[in-house]
Amino acid sequence: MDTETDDIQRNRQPTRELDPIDRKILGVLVDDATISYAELGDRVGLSPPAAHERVKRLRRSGAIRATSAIIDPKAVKKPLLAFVHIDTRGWGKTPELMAISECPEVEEIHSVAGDSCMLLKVRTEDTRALEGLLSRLYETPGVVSTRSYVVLSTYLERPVQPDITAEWPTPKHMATPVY
Amino acid sequence: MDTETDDIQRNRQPTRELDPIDRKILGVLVDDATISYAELGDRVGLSPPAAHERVKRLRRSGAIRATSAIIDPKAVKKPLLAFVHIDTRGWGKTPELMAISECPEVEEIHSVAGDSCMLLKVRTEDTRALEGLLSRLYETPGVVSTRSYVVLSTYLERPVQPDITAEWPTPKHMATPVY
DNA sequence: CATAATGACCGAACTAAATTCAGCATCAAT
DNA sequence: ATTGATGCTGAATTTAGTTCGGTCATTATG
Repeated sequence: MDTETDDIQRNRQPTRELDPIDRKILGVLVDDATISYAELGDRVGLSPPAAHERVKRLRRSGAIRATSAIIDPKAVKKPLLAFVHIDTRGWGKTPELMAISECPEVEEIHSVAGDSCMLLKVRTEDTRALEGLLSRLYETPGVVSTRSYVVLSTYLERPVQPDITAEWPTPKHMATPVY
Repeated sequence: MDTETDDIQRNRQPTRELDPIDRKILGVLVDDATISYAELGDRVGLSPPAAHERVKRLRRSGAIRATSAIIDPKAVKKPLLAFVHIDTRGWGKTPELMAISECPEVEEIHSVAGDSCMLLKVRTEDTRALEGLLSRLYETPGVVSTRSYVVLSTYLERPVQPDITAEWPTPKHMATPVY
């Protein structure tokens, strides 16, 4: 019987802290996940197997959720991007509303604090398709009103970055918070 | 001299229409770009080299912009997601404002129609870091005011999907548009 | 109508990368 | 000091990526 003895740590989620090399690896793979482990190892200062082991661990832990192709919206006939704010009667997150996740046009659904209940990011072929989506929203029980912000130009759009700004410049006039 | 004779079609951008197999390939690779070409070929009904050739073409044409690792925001200490609407004096897209793209917290910058000029998607460690980012925004010349929508829960968040909703159900009470 | 040219595909052969493994170094806990 | 666990390296092996010659279907051309 050759049962693995390290099953416990293989499936553990307890996201053990990422060290600087892990961050580097994430940074590289966010930019381009098609490179070889040899190349990756070179860039972060590890041998190919070591780099590979790190990446496997990052996948297992869930730090790397997926590796996916980033598609050009124009190439798939979706040049129109819009953010739709939805005001609902009662709590917004109903199964009826969630059903729109089936639409491949809908990329994000969030519930937000502020004067809106739900916030959608949608990408459509044209204004007609956006109208179609909005009409479907209005047919959904509980939807009171929507406000759409149609994107004119996108200046930056990128995946989650592994880096964090170390320190924010505190303006002089700003009081020091207790917490 | 062994100059390639098909340089013209090799570097052409003229995004020739995607056929159904291309769409299938995109769909598969958006879900998981780590599979082998053998596997990809199986799923779309092609041999490994044929699938590979398709993917290379999709990359060359720009339909596949990149292949990247999707990181879990929590794993990199960025549990707080917010959309920041910025009202500016004059035209919003100034070099000063664009400078915030350097912040790894900022994932998207759009100019939008509607009552806001610019729209940001930002992901920070906590409300403190968000405040730091906002304070930096207010230091930026031309920024008049901001409204932040802090995300409470994210129900859907995915990359650009290759599919398109074929037909939107037109409500009966809706007049038929001329265009 | 025949025929050349093109584009896309397949299978086989080859090259390169992924993956496994044994051995070693480091560190923490006993 | 000794044990155990972890993470690394370099070499060996397996698997996948890539190239290539040939075929077929489609379209343009004589």
